[in-house]
Amino acid sequence: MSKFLIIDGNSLMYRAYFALPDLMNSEGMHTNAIYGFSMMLLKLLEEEKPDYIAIAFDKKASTFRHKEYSAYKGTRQSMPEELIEQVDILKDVINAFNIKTIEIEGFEADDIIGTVSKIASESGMDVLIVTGDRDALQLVSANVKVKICKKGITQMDEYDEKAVFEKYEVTPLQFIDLKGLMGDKSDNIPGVPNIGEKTAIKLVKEFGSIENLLMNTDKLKGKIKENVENNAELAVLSKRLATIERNVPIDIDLNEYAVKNYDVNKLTELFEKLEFSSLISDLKDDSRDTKDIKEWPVRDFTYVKNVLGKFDVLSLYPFIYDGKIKAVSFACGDGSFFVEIDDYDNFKLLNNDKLTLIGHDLKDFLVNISYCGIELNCKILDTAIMTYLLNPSESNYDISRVLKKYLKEDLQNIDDIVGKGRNKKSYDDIDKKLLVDYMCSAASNLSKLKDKLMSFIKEMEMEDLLKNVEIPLIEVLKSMEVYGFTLDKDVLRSISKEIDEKTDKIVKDIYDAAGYEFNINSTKQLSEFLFDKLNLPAIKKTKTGYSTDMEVLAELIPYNDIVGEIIEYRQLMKLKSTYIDGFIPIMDENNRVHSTFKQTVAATGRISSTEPNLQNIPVREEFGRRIRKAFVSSYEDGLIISADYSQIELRVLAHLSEDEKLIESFLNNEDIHLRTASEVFKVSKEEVTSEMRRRAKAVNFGIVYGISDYGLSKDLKISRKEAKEYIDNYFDRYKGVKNYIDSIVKFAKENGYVTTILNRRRYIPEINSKNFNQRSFGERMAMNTPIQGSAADIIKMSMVKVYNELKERGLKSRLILQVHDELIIDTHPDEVEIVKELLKSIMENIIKLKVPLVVDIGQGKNWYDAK
DNA sequence: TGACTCACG
DNA sequence: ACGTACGTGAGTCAG
Repeated sequence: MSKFLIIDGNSLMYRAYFALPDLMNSEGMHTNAIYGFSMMLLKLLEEEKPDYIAIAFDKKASTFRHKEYSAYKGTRQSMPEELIEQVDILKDVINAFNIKTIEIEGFEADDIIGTVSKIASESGMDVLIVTGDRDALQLVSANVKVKICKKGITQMDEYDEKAVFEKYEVTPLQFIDLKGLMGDKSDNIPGVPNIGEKTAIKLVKEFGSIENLLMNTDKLKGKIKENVENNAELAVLSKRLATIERNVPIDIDLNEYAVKNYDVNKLTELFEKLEFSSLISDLKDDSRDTKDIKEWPVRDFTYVKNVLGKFDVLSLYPFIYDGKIKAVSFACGDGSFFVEIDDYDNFKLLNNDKLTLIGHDLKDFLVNISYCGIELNCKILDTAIMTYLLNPSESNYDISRVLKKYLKEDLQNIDDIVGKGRNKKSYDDIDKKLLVDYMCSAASNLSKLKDKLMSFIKEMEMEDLLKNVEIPLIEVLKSMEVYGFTLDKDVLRSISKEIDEKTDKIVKDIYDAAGYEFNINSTKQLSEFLFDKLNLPAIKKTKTGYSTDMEVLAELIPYNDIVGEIIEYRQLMKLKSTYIDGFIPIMDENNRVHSTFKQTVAATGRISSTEPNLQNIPVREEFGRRIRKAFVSSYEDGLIISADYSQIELRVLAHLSEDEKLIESFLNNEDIHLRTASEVFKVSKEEVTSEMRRRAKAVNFGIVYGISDYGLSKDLKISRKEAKEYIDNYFDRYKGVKNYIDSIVKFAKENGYVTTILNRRRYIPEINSKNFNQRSFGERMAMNTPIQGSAADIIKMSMVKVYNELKERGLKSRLILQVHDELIIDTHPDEVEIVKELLKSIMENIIKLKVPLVVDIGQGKNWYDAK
C-alpha cells in the first residue's frame, strides 16, 4: 500500500528553531531552523520511505477560528526575527528536495493536514503525519498514524489508535473533548476553568464527550459540577476551536505529491551557502543509494529519439484510456521509461524499417495511431499472439497473467490502478506512480517474455505460423478495422420502417390473443402466455423454466396460429435491435462501421469480430438477408466483391484423411452432398432426392463437427437409431474418414493436443476425462479443431497475400472483411476485373492440398448482390 | 451478471 | 448409462 507522509511545516520549523543552538553561517545568517528541519526531513525520507510527501504551512491570514473567537491564539508571540529570516530559504531547501508545500489562505497547517490526510486515507493510502503538536492525535485512525517530536529534533513517538489509547486512555476523537475541557494555553483556547489534564481525562472516560457531559451534569458534584455548569458554552466553543477542520475546500491531485529524487545540485548549492557540510556528504551518499531504486522514469520524446539511435529493438506498452493513448512505456537496453503523450505525431519517430517493435496486443496501438494518420513501417512482434499460439484456449491474455505464468513476475492488475465500472478513475486521478511502475515493468519484461515464448514456439514448430501468418495478419486486421465497411443509412431506415409496421400489427394480434398486454421479449412472460394461458404443451425445459426457443415454437405452430406471429416477431425484433438500431449509432461521419477483429479469442484459430460483429450479418433468411443491401462500397460506383471458399472444411477433411472417395469427389468437382447422399442411402446419384441430399448435407456437417448419433438425430428430427444407421453407412463408404477420425482421437488421447495444417496447436485436456460428457466433448473437439483450424490457417494466409498484393500493386480496392471462409473486397470501379483475378488465383493457390481449393466470386453494388 | 435466444461460418 | 452437435458475439430480461 502507498504511504503518504505529511509534515506540519510550521510546527517542525519552530521545533528545530527552539531545539537547536543559534547557528550562523559566515555571513551572519541564522541557520538553526533550516539545519534542524533538513536533518529531520532526511531522516524521515530514509526511515519512512514514503511514496508521497507534502509539507503544510500556515498562511498568514486570519483564520476562520478568529472569526469565532477573537482571542484565538492571542497569547502567541509573533515569530522571532531570527526565524523569520530563515523561512524563505527553508522553502527553497524544500523546493530543492522536490517536495511540494501546501498553503491555503485562511487555514492553519493543522487543517490542511486534517483534510489531506482524510483524502489520502480515503483513496486507500497509509498516512503518516509528522508534527510537534499533540492536537494532531485526533486525526489518528486505522490507516492514519501520527509522529510527534519528543525531545530535540530526532526523537519522535509514533501513535496509532492503540498507542493513543494506551497513553491517554481515550480514543483519538475524544482527544478533542479533552482539549475542550482543559484548554490550551499556546492556542489560547479557554477550556473550563480549573479543569486540568487529570480531571479532563476522568470526565471524558466517564462521559465519552463534552456533549454527553453537559447533559449529565447532575451526576457531578462539588466544584467540578459548578465549573462545568457555569462554563458549558465555553466548553462547547473550546471543543469547536480544538477540532481540526478536515474538509478544507481544496482541489488536490495526490499524484503531484509522489516522491521524487531531490535536486542534488540545487540542494548542494544551498547547503554550501548555509555551510551544512555534514549534510552535504549525507546527501551524496543518499542520492547514490536512492537514485537507481527510486529513479522516476518519466521522459519525453527527445529521450526516445536518443534511445532509437542506439537500439534497433524496442519494447512498447501503451496506456489507452477512453480510446486515446495517454502514455506509453518503452524498454530497450537502456532500461525502461514512461512517456506521456501530448502529440501523436511523436510516434512518427518509430517509423523506421530497421526497428523491431515488441508489444503485447500491438494491433490496439497501431489501430489507434492509424486513426490519426500515422502508419508505421517498422517490424513488429506481439507477445500476446505468441502466448495465444502456445495455448489458444486461455480465457484472456492480459499482460499481468502472461508475465506471471511465463516469467513469474507479479504485476499489479491494471484494473486496480485505473478502477473499473463506476469506480473508474479520471486520468488525472490515477495514481501516477502506480501507473508508471506498472507500465515500465510491463515494457521492461516484454523482451525477456518474447525470448521465452519464442523458445517454446520453436520447440512446437510454430515459428512459420507466427512469422508468416499471425504477425503479418496484425497489419491486415488493422487495415480492415481502420478502413471499415460503408453502410447505406437509407436502406437501413427503410427496412427499419418496414419492420416497425409489421411488428405493430403482430404485437396487436398477440395482445388480442392473450387478452392482455405483456412483454413478448421476456421468455418468462411469453412462457406464461404459451403454457399457462394457452395451455400449449411445454416441450423443453431450461434451468429457469420452460424453453420458448425456435425449436419449441416450431412444434407449437399447429396448435395455435399465434405461434407463427410470435416467431415472426422474434425474428423482426432481432434484426431491428441487432442490425439496425445496433448499427446506426456506430456509423462514423463517412457512414462506415469499424469492427474490432480479435486474433486471440477463438481456440480453433479463427478470428472473431466485435463491436459490431460483422461475421454474423443475416443471410439464411431472405428478409434478414436484405440487411446486406445496406453494406455498400465506399467508392462512387464501386462494387462489393465476395470470394468464398467452396466447401473448405470438407476439402480440408479430404486432405487430412486422404479418403479416396472424398478426394475423388473433389477432383471431379462433384456436388459433394449429392455424392454423400448416394453413398449413405446406397442409391445412384440420379436417384438421390432433394430430401436425401438435405440429410446427407447434415451428415457432412456432423462429420465436421465431430459426429454423434444424438446430435444428428436432433438436427434431422429422426430417431437415434436412424441417425446411427446414416453414420454407420457413411463410415462404411468413407473408410479413410473413419480411420482419420479414429486416429486423430487416439492422437489427442495420447498427446493431449491436436494440430492443424500449419501446426497450430490446441490442447484438449477433456479428452481423458472420466466424465462421459467431458470426454465426448473432448473427442468432438479433437475431430473438429484440425478441420476448422486448418481452414482458418488457409484463409489467414490468403488474407495476408491478398492484402500485400493490393498494396504492392498500389490498388485502391481494400480487403475489408473476412467471414471464416469468405473475403470481402471494397472494390474501386476501375479494378473489378483485376481484383477478381487476384482473389481467385491467390486464394485457390495459397496452399497445395490433395484436393483443389475452389473459390466462388460474386460481385454487386452491395453485399446482398455480391452472392 | 447469468441465462436465454438467435445471428453467422 | 451418459445426453451435446463445432466455433463465435450481441441484445434482452430478471434478479
